[in-house]
Amino acid sequence: MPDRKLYELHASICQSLSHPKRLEVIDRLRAGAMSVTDLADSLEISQPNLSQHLTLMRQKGIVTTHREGLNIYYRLANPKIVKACDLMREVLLEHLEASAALARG
Amino acid sequence: MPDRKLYELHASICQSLSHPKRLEVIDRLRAGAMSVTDLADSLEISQPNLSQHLTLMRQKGIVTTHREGLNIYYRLANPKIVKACDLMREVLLEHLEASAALARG
DNA sequence: TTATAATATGCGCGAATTCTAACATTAGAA
DNA sequence: TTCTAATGTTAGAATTCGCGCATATTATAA
Repeated sequence: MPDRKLYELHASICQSLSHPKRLEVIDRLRAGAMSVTDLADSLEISQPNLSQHLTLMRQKGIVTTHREGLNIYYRLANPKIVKACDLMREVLLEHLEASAALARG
Repeated sequence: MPDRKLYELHASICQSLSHPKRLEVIDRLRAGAMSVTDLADSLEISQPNLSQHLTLMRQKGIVTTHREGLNIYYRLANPKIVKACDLMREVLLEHLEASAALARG
């Protein structure tokens, strides 16, 4: 696979994490699988909108699903996703702290 | 700071990594600082376009700059950025491998 | 079969992203 | 000061994204 294609795929992974509600989905799924309805209640967004986000995340390999009767449960596809998110959160907090320190003089 | 704002900032960090050329910038800067011209040559994109990407990355705290005469050198602001990128790359590769295994039956 | 709950999909529009091309700025040299 | 190299900025067009809304699908129950 050419590097160019890999960078594009890599970017599309990051893209699937670059929405507040999708990051919140990841946080909710840290503890384990959840149904769409429970996620929609927890995130306070409409079911169709959540479904759109989940479809995207499934296509990118961020989450996987399994059905139990009427419910479909989503879980994180790879524990490294949580680690990556945590690292980016740390980068954010350290940047905020550095900016605040600068502002304080 | 409210959670909602933190998720938005977190998403904007991810957003700044969700472009093939910006990911390539990060790879180029792993070894240390580089000037804009050298980066533009290495990435094969126009200097103004690269400058736009770099401006975005600087605003999000991904890179920092220092000037030496005519040149401005960019470096990674935080080593955790590389770690996060590496993890996401691993998630990608593992997803690709799993998909390929599925296709093989 | 009909009804209902859970989830997914298609469409249209406004907003955001990305690129190109022209122009502006900055710093050093002549 | 004038010139030039390095970098940054702006405007506009094309593309993509995100959401609301209506509708479709899927599985179970009656």
